Amino acid sequence: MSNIQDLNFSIIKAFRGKGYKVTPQRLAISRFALFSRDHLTAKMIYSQIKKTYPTVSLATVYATLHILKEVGLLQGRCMPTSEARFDPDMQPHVQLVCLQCDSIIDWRHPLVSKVIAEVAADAKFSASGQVLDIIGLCNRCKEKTNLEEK
Amino acid sequence: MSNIQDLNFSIIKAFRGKGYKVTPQRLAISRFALFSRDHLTAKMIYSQIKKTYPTVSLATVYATLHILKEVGLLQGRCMPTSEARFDPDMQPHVQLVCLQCDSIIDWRHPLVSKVIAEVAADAKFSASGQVLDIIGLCNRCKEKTNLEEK
DNA sequence: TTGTATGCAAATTATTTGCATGGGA
DNA sequence: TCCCATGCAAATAATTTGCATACAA
Repeated sequence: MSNIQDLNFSIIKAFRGKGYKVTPQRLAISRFALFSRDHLTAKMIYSQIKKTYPTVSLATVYATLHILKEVGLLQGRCMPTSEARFDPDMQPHVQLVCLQCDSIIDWRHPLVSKVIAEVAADAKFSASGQVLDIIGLCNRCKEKTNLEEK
Repeated sequence: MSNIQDLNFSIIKAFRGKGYKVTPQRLAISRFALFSRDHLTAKMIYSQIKKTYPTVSLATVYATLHILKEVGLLQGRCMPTSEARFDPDMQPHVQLVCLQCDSIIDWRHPLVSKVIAEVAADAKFSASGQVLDIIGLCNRCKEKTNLEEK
């Protein structure tokens, strides 16, 4: 998604296409969630949106995130600990979830799509999304732990 | 894990190996969680164990599940909706998560381990677990939906 | 105008924690 | 014996819901 104009347009189209009304709150939440390269939590989005819409409620943020998932603009993923994170990257990809610093690093591997397609076909499963998380310690935290042990 | 004797032995060995005491409650919870082929929730385990230990508490179930994860006998995974599920299958495998009936079907694919190993190596990530979920509609729910629409 | 979205607060649900007591090693 | 595990209840934290009002279509 290259610029804000295109982004607005896609959001409006997706919402209206499923019969959802477009409100300033919904647009702001969607824009922020989709434009970000990070894996945000509902609260992070909420605190950001509150700067421009001080009366916005967390319930509206959650509701909007649900719509974004339904119209296929966003993926939600639950974390081993702590709250759900939202990811605008809809392509199948690997996420490296660090247990120590809670960071998520996206990674691409050409075989991910292949594995998912084959398994879904074999199991006659109609896939609407996928999660490939590798859980452990990121490089930075690993090095930090090593240093502290010395 | 072929029989109850072996299972008991493995559990005791794993607990003591990390300095955890073995109590009847812990053994019962572990046996039930590990022997099951299903992906149970903490509550499911709790209701089962209460039949033999009516005073057992949910907190103990959670604590034991944490230990089982730590000693590497169990994987925990969070669900898109509802509570966490626990899986005694520690081999990398695909899970087909049905959004309608909440069932989880395990599936094996030879490339899963390869993808995970390669990505972890490339990203210098030290992996301790993985989740490969395909989210959507299982075959049964898909057919049911089709019938209802006619 | 008409129904849907909003904001607020309260409700719900999963999980964790504090603490006194009991029991494994 | 001594510390760790237990059960209970209360706390926490994330997310959802009910409802009156506001606003997009």
